[in-house]
Amino acid sequence: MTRRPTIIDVAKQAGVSKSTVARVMSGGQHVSARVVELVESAAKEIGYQKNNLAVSMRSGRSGLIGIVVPDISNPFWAEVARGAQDAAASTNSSLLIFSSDWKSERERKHLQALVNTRVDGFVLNRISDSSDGRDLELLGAPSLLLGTTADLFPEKSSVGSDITQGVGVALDYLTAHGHELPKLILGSERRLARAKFITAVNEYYINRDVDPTRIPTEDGAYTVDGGRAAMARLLKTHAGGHLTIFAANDLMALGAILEARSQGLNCPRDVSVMGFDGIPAGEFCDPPLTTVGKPAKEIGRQSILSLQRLIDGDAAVAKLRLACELVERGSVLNLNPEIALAQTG
Amino acid sequence: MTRRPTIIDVAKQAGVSKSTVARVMSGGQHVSARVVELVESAAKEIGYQKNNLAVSMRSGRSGLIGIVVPDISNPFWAEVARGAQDAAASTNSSLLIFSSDWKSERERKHLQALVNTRVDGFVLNRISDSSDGRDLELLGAPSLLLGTTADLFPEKSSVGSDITQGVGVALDYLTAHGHELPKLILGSERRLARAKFITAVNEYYINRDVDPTRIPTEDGAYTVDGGRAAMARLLKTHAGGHLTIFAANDLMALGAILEARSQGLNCPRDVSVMGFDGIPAGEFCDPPLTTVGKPAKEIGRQSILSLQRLIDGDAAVAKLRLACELVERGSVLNLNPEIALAQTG
DNA sequence: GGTGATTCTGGGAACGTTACCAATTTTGTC
DNA sequence: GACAAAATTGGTAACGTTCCCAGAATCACC
Repeated sequence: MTRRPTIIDVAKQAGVSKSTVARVMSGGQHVSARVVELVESAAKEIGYQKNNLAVSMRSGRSGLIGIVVPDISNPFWAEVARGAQDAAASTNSSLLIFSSDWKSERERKHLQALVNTRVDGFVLNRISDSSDGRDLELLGAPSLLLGTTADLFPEKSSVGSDITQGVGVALDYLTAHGHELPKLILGSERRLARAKFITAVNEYYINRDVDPTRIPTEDGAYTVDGGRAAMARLLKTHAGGHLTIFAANDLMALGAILEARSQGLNCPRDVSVMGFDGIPAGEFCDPPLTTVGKPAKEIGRQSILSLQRLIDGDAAVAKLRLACELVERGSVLNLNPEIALAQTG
Repeated sequence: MTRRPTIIDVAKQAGVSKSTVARVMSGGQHVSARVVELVESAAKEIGYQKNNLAVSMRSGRSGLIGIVVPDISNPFWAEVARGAQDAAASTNSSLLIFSSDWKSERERKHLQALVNTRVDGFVLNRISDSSDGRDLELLGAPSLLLGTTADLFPEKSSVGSDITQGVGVALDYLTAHGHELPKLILGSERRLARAKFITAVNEYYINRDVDPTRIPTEDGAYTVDGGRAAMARLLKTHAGGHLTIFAANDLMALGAILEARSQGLNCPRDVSVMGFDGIPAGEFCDPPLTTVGKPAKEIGRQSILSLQRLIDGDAAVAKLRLACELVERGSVLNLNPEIALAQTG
């Protein structure tokens, strides 16, 4: 196996200096048309491929961007990654994707790897809520936060969905369809997202002069099984009548539906379930899940675009909160028959 | 903003030569314990971070591995990517993930980017079936193919699921539950996967002295809507009686279920649907989809491990075909009551 | 304490590119 | 055709690391 050709080889082949080849390869300012042609055909002939490692080394820019998400096989984060990737491609940079697996130890390790590869910047969904964010600055690369945890670090730019607005959309919908206070299925207590969610719900009702302290809540893991278990506990204490559930994520909502079904209850006839996320699986369950869709792809896209601005020296701190939208499917019953008639008429 | 510290800065700080610092940073052979301590504390003090760019440049190894999949937001490929990532992390390399979007133009562009970044090797699900595979060799980096298209390139190593075995598992199950020849919903004609799938089905029946030419098939896009449309066409010509569908992927299978439901048919009572892939969404639909699970994560893992061997100079061509397994849920009716009794008894 | 072996340390070259400066050629103008 | 200006070209020094070689220091052993 022979060594890969460099600009020096191209220069030799074309009978010019390596400076000239370099000029041709990077745009071709101040080179005669004859030489451009000469160099390009020489390069093609010996199969020259630009070495970005050397370019990065010299220029200090690697053209690499890092993104650390909790789990790339989680559909929400996969969608974020997809959006990030498209944005990165449009600015000619490549994306290094890492999964922290919700473990701050892994997060630390990945961040270290990113710094060592000299990424131009990185986007991060922070797991370790504890630290103060200054540790990120120490890494020496521009960074941007993803998601709710960003609120802990007021001095850092971030991109995420607007939880308050999203919760509002869901509760507006529930209210309009005749549902009083729903019961909540929340996620693990340790995550900040849980607090954000419940605060948004409380504020919503307080602003409407409803006392939210009566809302029963159940905590669970952010998984289908967590939702099942939480739902089972809620059903045990349920007095009867139509039960309305608002779950803090779609997987738990799906779990709630599955649990209800396995206890012989029909959704939406006996139980209404509102989700929160907008994962694709919600479309195929029975009934299809009515939920609040987060703009996952757009979050990914915007995070990279903002990061690029940061890299290019725009130091302004921006906290971008993208709007969620209601995805109306079939898991919430309309308890207002007259409105239903008005709507269908 | 000040320049990032280098080994030279560390050397100055510690009062030793840069060679010595380099030795300490890379393992510390042939250095006295006193100096190791000296250098390490100096490095910590000025916040030195190893620059992998320079290391790659010098050593010719970037520690970067590329993977090009059709779409990272597709759950199957997200899972493959996840496995690949875990394997990469375990060998201390970082993964560059790209989505080709089923477009060979994008594939070409991404491959170019990978070569330019000097990845140590890459893993690819080839979109352009047309070319002969020698173009990959020209890129100068070890590569490995993912999935069915790999069969077109006998001289290249590959990792994929065993379609023939997977189809066999599905048809064994259908046969055992009293289903005769199922109707097939296949994917887009242009993809090799379609041919592989139908060939496997044909072989299966020929080996069992059944004439497979009677099997009705419908082509569709590899999507839920594609499955819906194909199902609609199949239902139009369906004579009556229990209808058995075998779809070439889960999304189409879900589409088939949805279409059947919207036409007032009950699955599995009137219609049985067998999928092929094992995506998570299949678990939450109604009825949950019985399907053949591909070992997605393992495909990702093994592809990276094989690639590492290739990079390390093991030139042997290996075609790894990982076994699929049946995921029994609720979308296939048991048409053999006596067997059902025997099973439950 | 002298000899050879062993361990430790420093200096320089290299990896492939770009930026800068100087040298050369071409072009334009009177 | 002479001169200045502009365009084109070549040479050299970085970027931050590792590898190789040579010299210095330490050690073991007689």
